[in-house]
Amino acid sequence: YAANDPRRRMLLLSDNQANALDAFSQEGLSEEPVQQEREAAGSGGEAAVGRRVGKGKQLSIKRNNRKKKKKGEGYGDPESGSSETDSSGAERQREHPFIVTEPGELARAKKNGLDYLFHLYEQCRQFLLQVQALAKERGDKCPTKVTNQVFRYAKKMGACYINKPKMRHYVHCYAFHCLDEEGSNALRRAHKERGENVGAWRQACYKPLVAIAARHGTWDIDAVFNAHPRLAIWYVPTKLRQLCHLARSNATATGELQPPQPPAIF
Amino acid sequence: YAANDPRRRMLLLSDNQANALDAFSQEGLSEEPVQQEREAAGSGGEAAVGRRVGKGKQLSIKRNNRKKKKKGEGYGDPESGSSETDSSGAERQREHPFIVTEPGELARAKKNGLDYLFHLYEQCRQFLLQVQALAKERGDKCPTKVTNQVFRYAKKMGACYINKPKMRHYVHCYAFHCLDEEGSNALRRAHKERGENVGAWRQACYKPLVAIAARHGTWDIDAVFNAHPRLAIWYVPTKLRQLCHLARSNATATGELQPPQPPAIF
DNA sequence: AGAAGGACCAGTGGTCCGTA
DNA sequence: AGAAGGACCAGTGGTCCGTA
Repeated sequence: YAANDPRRRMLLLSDNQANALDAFSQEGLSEEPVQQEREAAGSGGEAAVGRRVGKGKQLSIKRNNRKKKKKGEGYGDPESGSSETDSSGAERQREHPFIVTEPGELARAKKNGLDYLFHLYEQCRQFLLQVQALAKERGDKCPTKVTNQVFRYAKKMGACYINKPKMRHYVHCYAFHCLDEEGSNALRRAHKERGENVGAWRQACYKPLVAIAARHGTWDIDAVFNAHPRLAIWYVPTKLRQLCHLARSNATATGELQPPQPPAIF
Repeated sequence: YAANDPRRRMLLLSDNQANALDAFSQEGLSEEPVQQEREAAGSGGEAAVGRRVGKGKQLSIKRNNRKKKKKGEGYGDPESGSSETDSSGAERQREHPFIVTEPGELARAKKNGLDYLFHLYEQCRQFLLQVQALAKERGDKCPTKVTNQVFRYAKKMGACYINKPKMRHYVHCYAFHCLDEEGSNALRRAHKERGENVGAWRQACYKPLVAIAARHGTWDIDAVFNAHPRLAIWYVPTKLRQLCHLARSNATATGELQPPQPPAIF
């Protein structure tokens, strides 16, 4: 159980090397006999700030035959408390969900804190640096961002708790942390106090970033990211870019031109 | 015929707007009933400087059912001299092949010169700038390189003579032209004098580029490209990168460390 | 209900090879 | 034989949605 505790991993980066047995079986793709048409209503998800979903193309939904199940390893009750010893070919446990913690606070059992979340971004950066060094040594093309290749490398190095959807999901939170640590800390404390969940905190991270982009010049969030060495390696999330664009449109329509805001806490 | 003359196009950039009717019919991909295995012998092509072809993967060749034919528009003799008037839905004429010309020299009929080739790179740059401006205005992700998107845009703007394989094929020749115009000019004159074909000239463009990369520091051709504003928008060709890597390996094995070469003509 | 992440998909970089 | 470029393919960026 101890070896599976993220807070231990956070301090002992070296036991990443441990279990590097992630050889995903390449299951052949099944056929697509049925195609359901649908009006491009968009499921309202993350990417919809009010623009076209799916790049304006037809979007003939063929998202049907996802994976159904795979469990079937036996193992009895999956909720059986502390049996996470990972003694043999067991199901990989899902990571504990994040909760809003204030800076320095350890999350209670079965939860992960936000310091740990941000630490994952630092780890990804380290993996990128290693991939870059390797690429240069071998004369290969050298990635400048955290790409699929880097995620694959992280997995190979045993960092199975790092994955693309998760890292992409919280990039802008990490960005806020990098660009205005004071503000980020304040937001965390405020949300913890109010008992908000992670999703609410995550949503709240957008607004101050838009403000930073506005202050930076012409709401160019890409420029903001690129100007910061630890941020430049991350792709700007679509929604954040859209929000900045929207804010600029509104501001220029109103006649505002870079209002000289003070570096507010929030 | 005049409107189809590349040398006229070179001067009249504005008639690109002319024929913007390239709506490629999306033919469905055919099935793949047969799969032939083959040992990964690699066809010796461009990318083989002595390393793995196809990223070391299995490379189970399924390159069979390419397009077979499509002509069938009627039209009689396709070689019928000067009937390029493009009077109706005719087959798009292939561009004339390049020949080695010296700087300023116009190619003879049915050929294109190297000044025209380099001009195509400038045109692509202009198209990229337009795509970038558009992306910024719309709040979209902004490309920093000449991507598929840019090639598509070029085609949409009527520049049907621009295509990705061609541009990628000669990038390093353009790079030499950008980085050492004197040297590039000298090479062109030499090759024209000797009556070499385009392929030979193209091959000869690699060596001086490797020398430039060596002089630049640590044979880092990516750094060389990125340091030049007109070059930074082009992907470094795989073969050139491999040649630079090879040269570095040889040099460090021999004990050479950045020999202070003079800026030789070639 | 809230959240983690396997798996999917449209469009990319790269270039082969059927064509002229 | 030499060359132009349509078409292909493995692996990408992006994120949905079945799962826990």
